[in-house]
Amino acid sequence: MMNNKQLADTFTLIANLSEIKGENIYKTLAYRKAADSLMSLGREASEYWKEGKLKEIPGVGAAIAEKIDELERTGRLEFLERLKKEVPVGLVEWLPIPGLGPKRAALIWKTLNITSLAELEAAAKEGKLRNLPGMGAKSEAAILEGIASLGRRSTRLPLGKAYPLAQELCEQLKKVKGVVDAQPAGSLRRMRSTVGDLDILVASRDPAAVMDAFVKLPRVHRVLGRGDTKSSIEFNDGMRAQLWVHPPEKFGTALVYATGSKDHNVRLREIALSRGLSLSEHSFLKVKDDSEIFCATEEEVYKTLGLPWIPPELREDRGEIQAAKANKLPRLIQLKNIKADLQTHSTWSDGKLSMLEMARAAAKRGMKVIAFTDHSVSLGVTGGLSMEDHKKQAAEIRKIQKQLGDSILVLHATEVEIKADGTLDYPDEFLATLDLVVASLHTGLRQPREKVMQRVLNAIRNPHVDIIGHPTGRLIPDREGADIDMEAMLQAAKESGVAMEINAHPARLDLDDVPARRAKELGIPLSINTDAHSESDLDLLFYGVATGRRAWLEPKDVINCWSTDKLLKWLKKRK
DNA sequence: GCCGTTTTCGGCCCGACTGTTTTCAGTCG
Repeated sequence: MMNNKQLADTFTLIANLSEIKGENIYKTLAYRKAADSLMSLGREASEYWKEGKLKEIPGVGAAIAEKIDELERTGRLEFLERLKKEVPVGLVEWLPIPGLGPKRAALIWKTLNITSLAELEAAAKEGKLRNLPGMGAKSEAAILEGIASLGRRSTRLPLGKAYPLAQELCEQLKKVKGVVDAQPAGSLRRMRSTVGDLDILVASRDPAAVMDAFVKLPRVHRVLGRGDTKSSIEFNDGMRAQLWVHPPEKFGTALVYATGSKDHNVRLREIALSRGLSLSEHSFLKVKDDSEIFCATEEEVYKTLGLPWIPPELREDRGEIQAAKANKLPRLIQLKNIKADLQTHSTWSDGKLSMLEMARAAAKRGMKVIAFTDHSVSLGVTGGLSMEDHKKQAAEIRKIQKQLGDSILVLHATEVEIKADGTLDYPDEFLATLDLVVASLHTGLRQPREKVMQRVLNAIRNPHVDIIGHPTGRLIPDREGADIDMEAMLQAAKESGVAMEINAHPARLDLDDVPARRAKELGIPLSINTDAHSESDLDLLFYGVATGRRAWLEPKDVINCWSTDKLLKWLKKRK
């Protein structure tokens, strides 16, 4: 059995090899499309396969369905094995090198008869590339530089790192003379949990001045390209940023273009064409008479297409265009809708502030309810609480509640450890005495799927557990989550009525958008919490909200948006 | 290879930038 990631990787490999082979470009695109589609699918493709419904997956037709079938049945794919014999698989390692695409890879491979990254580097150093047709000394140097940068570059950047950086870049660019506006775009504006590079859009009538400032930013390692309206740079740490500059009257079309996603933009352009318009980052061009329509705002762009404005978090071609056409876009949750923080830590375990300080900080940020979910006893490194400690904590909560008055309601809760043996860290009789129970995995994350699933299902089915905290345990970018059968986990959650968390910490964002959307589809309540260990952690809530927005969540889907009454009733009913 | 409120065949988004060229191919997003 193969999971969606493995299938997507397989089709991406086919796409890359086909492209080097020189196969019809639309075939290549079809494989890439199928790979993307599999990655944004809420359920495992293997489920569709069992039901004989593979072709219901967008981008999967007869040919790709057959290939998935063969992979599911035999674990291998004859088509891919043959392809690998035609095109050496080592060549795909060349493709991430900037300026080296499939055509040149094929040219170098066939003329010089080399297939590995090491051989490519050697050939470039020996000056063997500059004499190939269409290439010269500059291309050769660019390839060498590109190989060197592969080591420097991390893969994708966590949103939590990229977001503040992009804000900072925009602030610097706004100081440049003539700049009217500077906004982050790309996957960062769509708030993906990781981003490939930073995309910045600037409105100005003096693009040259902005370009000058951009390429001279601190820590710039090299300039990858510089034109009249577009430039890109690489920083010392390998991170890349690109900049577009457009005059204010074109800012709307330019922002839509720069925000993407690519697939979303393709859809918009198709709609434009069906209305006799050609859409680019500059304008709508009337096909009939070549006259132009300019849009200073995104709203005007979508309006011209007969659509309501679509929030950036939805722009992934996952049904948002159809929903917009039918006027059925979700009324997405907003930061201000969140009234309760149901996972926080205090000095009772590994938090930095006392409960009183944390509660006041949360109240200051508009929270009406805060739950202290200090760690349970077995998580020793965090100073986990014994049941005896909990009695003292309960007394302390009664005390601070008096001081806090009705500014914020404090819940006595726990983040109880789902231990490696599958049991919870406290007995049921004790859990029953708490206001709220979050159960989480922190240890034994590398256990085999069967074992880890047995643990998680045990926690989900425990009637005292209200929320499953950061369900996969992943840490961005260093640690993959546990080997969870997501569909089985969500089905169990649906049965037990437990809420699934979207942990707002940018190193977690767990659940991520795709499984969270599937949870909503199944009617499972979601809970967006900061997991704050300090006051500043409380300000990370918007990352969780953004992930929820990417999952199409509305206030009714998220227990943190409910009125205090409704939340307390829900908790009581679960006892 | 996928897909269809014109289509089951014939399309499939659009432009910027670079390096190598004398008008364009390759790459990228």
